[in-house]
Order: sequence, then C-alpha cells, then structure tokens
Amino acid sequence: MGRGKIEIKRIENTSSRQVTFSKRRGGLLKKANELAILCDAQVGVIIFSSTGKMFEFCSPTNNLQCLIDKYQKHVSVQGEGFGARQQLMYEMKRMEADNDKLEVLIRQYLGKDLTSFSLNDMIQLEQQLESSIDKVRKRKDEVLSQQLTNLRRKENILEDQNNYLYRMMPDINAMVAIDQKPGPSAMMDLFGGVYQQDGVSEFPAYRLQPMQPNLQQVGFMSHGLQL
Amino acid sequence: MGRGKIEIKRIENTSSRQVTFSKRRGGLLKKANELAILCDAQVGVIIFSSTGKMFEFCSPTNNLQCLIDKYQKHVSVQGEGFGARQQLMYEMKRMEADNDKLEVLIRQYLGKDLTSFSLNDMIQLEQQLESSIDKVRKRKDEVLSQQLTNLRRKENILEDQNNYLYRMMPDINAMVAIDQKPGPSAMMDLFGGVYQQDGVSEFPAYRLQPMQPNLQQVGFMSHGLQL
DNA sequence: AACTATTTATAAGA
DNA sequence: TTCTTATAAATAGTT
Repeated sequence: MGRGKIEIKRIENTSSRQVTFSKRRGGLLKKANELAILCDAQVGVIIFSSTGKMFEFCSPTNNLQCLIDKYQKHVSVQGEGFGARQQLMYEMKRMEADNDKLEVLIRQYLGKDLTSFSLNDMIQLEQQLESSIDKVRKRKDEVLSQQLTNLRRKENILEDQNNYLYRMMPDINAMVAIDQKPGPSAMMDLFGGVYQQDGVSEFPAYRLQPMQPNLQQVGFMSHGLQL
Repeated sequence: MGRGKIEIKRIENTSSRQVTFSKRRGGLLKKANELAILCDAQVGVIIFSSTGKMFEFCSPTNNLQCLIDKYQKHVSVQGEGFGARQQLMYEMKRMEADNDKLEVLIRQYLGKDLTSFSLNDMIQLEQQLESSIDKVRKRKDEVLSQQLTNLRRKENILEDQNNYLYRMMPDINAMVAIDQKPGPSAMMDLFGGVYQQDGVSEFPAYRLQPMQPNLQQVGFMSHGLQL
C-alpha cells in the first residue's frame, strides 16, 4: 500500500526506517483502537523503537497494567507453573513466615514469651543457652589469654629496652660531653641517626626510637581486639 | 476499506462483530509483525476478545514476558514511584537482608561464628545469655512450683479419699453381707451406682470411682505441662 | 470461507 | 517532519 510494494524485511536506510516506523506505529495504534471499540475487545500494545523510545496503547476502560496482570494470570493458569509475579508473591509470603519464625526464636533466646512453653521446652532452651554461654566463655578465655600472652611479651620487651637504656646511660652522658665539639655525632652512630640532637639532656630515653621492632607491627593488638 | 465506510463504534450485531474481530485481529497482528521486522522494533500485543479468549503477539527474538518486564521498568522510571513489581522486588531484598541479620543474630545466640567478635561484644553477649537463662530459670521455677502445688493437692485429695475408703471398709463388708439377699443393692446406694458388684472383695478401693471430682477436670495438668 | 468494491494505510517523492 | 499522491493492503458487506 504505497507507491510500490515492499518486502517485509528490515529497512536498511536509517531515516526511511524511522519514517516508516513513525507512520506504521500510528497505523498500528489506530487499528488497535478500532479493534477495541468496534469489537468490544481489550487490546494492549507495547512498542519499543530501535532507539529505545516507548509507545503504548490500551483499550479504553482498562489501563495497560491491568491488562498485563490479566495476561500474567492467563499464562500462569495454562502454564505449568506460576507467573513471575505470582512467584514473587509466593516467595514473599514464604520469607515473611521465615522472618516470623526467626523473630520468635530470638525472643526465645532472649527469654521472652515463655508462657506458652512446656517444662521440657524450657529445659531444652536452658541447656541450649548454657551451651551457648559455654562457647562464648571459651572463646572469651581464648581471646583473654592471647591478650595476656601479648601483654607479657610487651612487658618483657619493654623491660629489656629499659635495661638496655639504663645500661647505656653512663656512655650517653660521656658522648654528650664529646658532642659538645663539632663533627659527626657519636650519638647519631649509637641510635641509628634518629636521636634529635638538642644539646645536653638529663634523661634522653623518652626521645629515643625503640631499638626493638615496633610492637604495633609484630601483631600485637592487631586482632581488632580491645583491651 | 470495504464496501462501505463504517463508523468506529461498537458493532451491535454479535455475529458480525465476531467476524470483524477475527478479521481485524489478524490484520492487527500482521501489522504488528511487519512493524517489528521493517523497523527493527520490539512490539507486543495482547488481545482479549469480549468472550474472554486471549491472543498475543510479540516481535521475534523476545517473548512477551520480557517485553512486559521492560515496560514495567520503563513506567517505573518515569513514574513518581515504583511499579508494583519493582516494589515487590525491593520489599523482597529488604526482607532477605532482615532474614540474614536475624540468622546471624541466632548464630550468635548459639555461640557460633564468634571469631569476628571483639572482647566487648562477647562480654555483652555473655551477659545477654545469662539474663536469658535467668528468665528461663525463673519461669521454669514458677512452673515447677505450680506443679508441686498441684501434686500436693492431689496427694491430699487421694489421702482423704483413702481415709474415707478405709473408714468405709467395715460398713462395706457389712453391706456385702446384706447384698447376698436379692433386692436393691445397698452398695449401689453408697457409691452412686458405679460400683461393679462381683461379690466379696478383700480391698475394693481400686474398683471405686473417686468420690472427689476428677482431678483432670479441675485443672490439674491442664496447662500443657508435662511432669 | 471467498469474493470484491471500497476504504484505508502507506511508500516514495517533494 | 509533514504533505501529497499513486498504489498496495485491509476489510465491510455480500455470496
């Protein structure tokens, strides 16, 4: 129906394809409307152009969503299983039930709502809670003893460090005296160049970088555990 | 396009409406197909006849459900809110998350998966469990003492009954002697007609219906509690 | 379901 | 896009 007959296959020329789309889309929607009115039918049309634009038609007196629902129901009845929507609903109901069960369970573990419990139920629950507490305590002890070990280790390290520093004290005082003269610092040699020279100091230990590796870096307190 | 022009309004004649429906339905689906192929568009058509029969078309390479999903997504994006389907999906995700949380919580109350717990967490959990156990024990004690009370009451009743029966024994023996003669049974009188007469018995108490109301019926052990 | 006179849709061109 | 128009296609009414 036009100046020439055309073969029904994809129109390669983009602009002529777009023109044809526009014309035929209008034609289709018009025919859909006519069918709906003339024959008292429910008609729904969804069109996506190749460029992603959407067009729709739905017979008057019921919107497209309605019609789609009706369609879904139809195919789910004749199909072997559920429609996707029904399936979702079903899933949801199931999950709601699951949720309720879990909540009840938790209330039990919190010792609430026990009035409906039989003596046996309560004995069981008590045992379960005791076993849970056991596990928690066991784990807590593990963590505590680990922290204790770490603390002892830290203590040892600090003691060693202190001893070392105290032993160094006479030498340091001697070297401070030497450092009064210009030239490379003997102090720098001793402490790997980290010692900040600012003249004489009574007790310079608090300015010294520890000779031992930094405790933070050998795993101490690196388990996310708080003391 | 026909022998005469027609007005676009419901065709009143039923059979001619059905014929027109059949013709135009074919035409519409054909046009839909042509549009899809010529213009590389996605086209979906749903038709319900006035008699409830369904017809559908979908452009090749994607089924109608797909296209409907796409439609739903489209309208939900441009609409102010969510499409019903999206909303369901959203709800579902939320519930799934809830469920997961609850499950984690329960595993905690069961003392599982504690490795990620800080010491503080564990102390708190331990306290919670202790409080739960306290509540369970309190309720258990309540139930137990109630059962104890009931038992004591039953004991008393049984004792009374026994005493009564023992006191009756001489009378009964006397009456058994009387009952050797024909006539209305004195025993029947005494026990409300329930006594099954079978001649003399050393100790008939175990055949007697209790004079006291039945304990089952006054509430004893009627709390769903087992001893 | 087939036929066919007509109407309608639309391809191509402007 | 829109209009025009020749022509193809659809279909109303008839058989």
